[in-house]
Amino acid sequence: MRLGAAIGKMRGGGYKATPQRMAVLRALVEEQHQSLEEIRARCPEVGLVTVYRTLDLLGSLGIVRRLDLGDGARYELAENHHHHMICESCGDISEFEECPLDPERLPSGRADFEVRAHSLEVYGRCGACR
Amino acid sequence: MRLGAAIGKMRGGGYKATPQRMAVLRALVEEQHQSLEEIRARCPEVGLVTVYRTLDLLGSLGIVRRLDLGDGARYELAENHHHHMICESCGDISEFEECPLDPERLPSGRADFEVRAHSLEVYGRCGACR
DNA sequence: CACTAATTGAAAAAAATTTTCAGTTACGGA
DNA sequence: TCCGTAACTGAAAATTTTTTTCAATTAGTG
Ligand SMILES: [Mn+2]
Ligand SMILES: [Mn+2]
Ligand SMILES: [Zn+2]
Ligand SMILES: [Zn+2]
Repeated sequence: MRLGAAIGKMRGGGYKATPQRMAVLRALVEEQHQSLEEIRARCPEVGLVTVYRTLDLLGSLGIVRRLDLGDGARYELAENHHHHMICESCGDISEFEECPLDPERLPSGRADFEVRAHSLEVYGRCGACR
Repeated sequence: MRLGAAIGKMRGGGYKATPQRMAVLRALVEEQHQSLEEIRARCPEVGLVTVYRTLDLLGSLGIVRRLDLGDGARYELAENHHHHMICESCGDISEFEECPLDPERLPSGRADFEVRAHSLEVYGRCGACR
């Protein structure tokens, strides 16, 4: 279970698994790519500042990723492979699983850069908008 | 010449090629991934509000792209293929040319999504940081 | 159950971005 | 080349977003 792993990472780092943090985590599990206000709407009992701080903490633990694809900041559960399809017409963000990357052609050995994760954003028009 | 094309797009859209806009464009040509304040330092004669407005306009014309890779907003000249290498240790952002994507595996035909451009971010550690 | 470092949230502060509006200017047409 | 005008600019003010402060509270250890 996703939440269990997150609790483990928090405890391991000397952080408490408070009700507020759990509430924010649950909100993140419910849906990807939410804005701060959308997350907040899912846990109105948590103070604004605490939501900011929790997102920061989860970010530093590698649990959450902040992204900005044009319209303000959004948050999502982090994945090492992350592939987005973004409709430039309606703004819809969706994810797809199959990784279109050829590992051979990544800058692994080439430049001396150690690859840990990647995020691909494909821009275009979704079916509905065509 | 890059600036020539940009002027064409502005005129074509009914926008004026003002000295302020040209100054911002020149700043963008000088270096990729600059913050607003870095851009502003390169054209101090342009008012803050005008820089914001120019970046918006150039963005809507597809000339400039705004990105946020962790530390605040940054701006760059747009490319249909864009490949970033981001060091999670020192925060350095660099670009690489060779496209590691396999077009076959892009969600082109698969989902009915019409691909127009893409941006790949590879996260890891740069040579200097290892 | 007590202790304490970690956490919370309201208020205030700071930073980032947008709106307003009166004055200025680029540029197409005469 | 000169005019008319829609487009543009920038200072100030407003708004939005994010961070800091600090006194009160609490999770988790022993
Ligand atoms: Mn995602
Ligand atoms: Mn770039
Ligand atoms: Zn769409
Ligand atoms: Zn580095």
